[in-house]
Amino acid sequence: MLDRALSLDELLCFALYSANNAMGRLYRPILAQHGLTYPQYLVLVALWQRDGQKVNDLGAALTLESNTLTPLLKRMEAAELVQRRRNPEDERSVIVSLTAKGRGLQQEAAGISRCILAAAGDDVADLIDLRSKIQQLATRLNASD
Amino acid sequence: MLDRALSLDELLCFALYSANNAMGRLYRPILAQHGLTYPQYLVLVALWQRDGQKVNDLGAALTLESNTLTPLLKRMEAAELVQRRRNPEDERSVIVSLTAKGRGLQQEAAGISRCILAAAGDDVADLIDLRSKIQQLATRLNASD
DNA sequence: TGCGATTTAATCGTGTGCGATTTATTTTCA
DNA sequence: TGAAAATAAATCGCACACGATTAAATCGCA
Repeated sequence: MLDRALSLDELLCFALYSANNAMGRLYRPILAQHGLTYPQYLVLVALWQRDGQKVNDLGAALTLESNTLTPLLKRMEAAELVQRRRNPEDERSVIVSLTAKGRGLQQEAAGISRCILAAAGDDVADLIDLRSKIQQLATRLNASD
Repeated sequence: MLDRALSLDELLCFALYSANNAMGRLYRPILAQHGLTYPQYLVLVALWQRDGQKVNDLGAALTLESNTLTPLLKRMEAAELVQRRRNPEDERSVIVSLTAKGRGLQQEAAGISRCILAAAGDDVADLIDLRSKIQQLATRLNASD
């Protein structure tokens, strides 16, 4: 089979990389107003949904491991957004819980995703469909190891 | 308007973040065999397409700036993948060119994207459509600043 | 012509992601 | 029971991304 010269525009991986970077650039200044980074915001979303998760639970939700999460959570603890304490029932694990401040940000942050959606496009149904297709892609990619 | 509790699964940004991380995890071990990282691979793709680009040209292609590209290109230069030299016609700019080694990797790397596509899905037409929609999203996001 | 504005890379600091390893705790099963 | 296996987090090193700033070269225009 003849291989044409590869172009950036043809790479699905580059489309993802580029769109994700663009999303980050959009979120960064908004989140910075609340003293948050992008993955820190995602941790908060996960905890707003269910407070008091183990590091591994958060890792499963975000597809990250302790080598990424531990320092990130320590910074969030230093910023008084979360509390980290050993699980009394199994001292190997660490429970991450929201502080009042971390919980309080939920109200402040409520408008953020709306603001991002507005930048992403005007047809909400299209965006939901795209999100679903990207989720399926991520699932397939994660299954290939 | 009533705000429901936000869930990770509902966030387009998280779908992108997660899929991009998954793609990176898939590429990393393959690219590592060639001594490459993911963004380094993207720089090579851009140079295979057109050799001898200025740092700014690469930045425009990848949507990155010199604060990211300069150290990355220096590592690629140290790995003898590219050559960096000041543009004689305008000493402000730097021309990045492929070395023989960098050019040679094009053949070796030819199978990579096929290998990734296989992990991404079996319906090529679907993947091309998804890529196109993600590209459009990136374009819209980049336009909102 | 010359000097301020612009353009282009480079530099610096912070915060991820992740491979590889380590440490502490719990589980398993001989 | 008790030592090996398994599990959970932490640690370490490297390579991005990017905001902010700096330095050098070129441009523009009075």
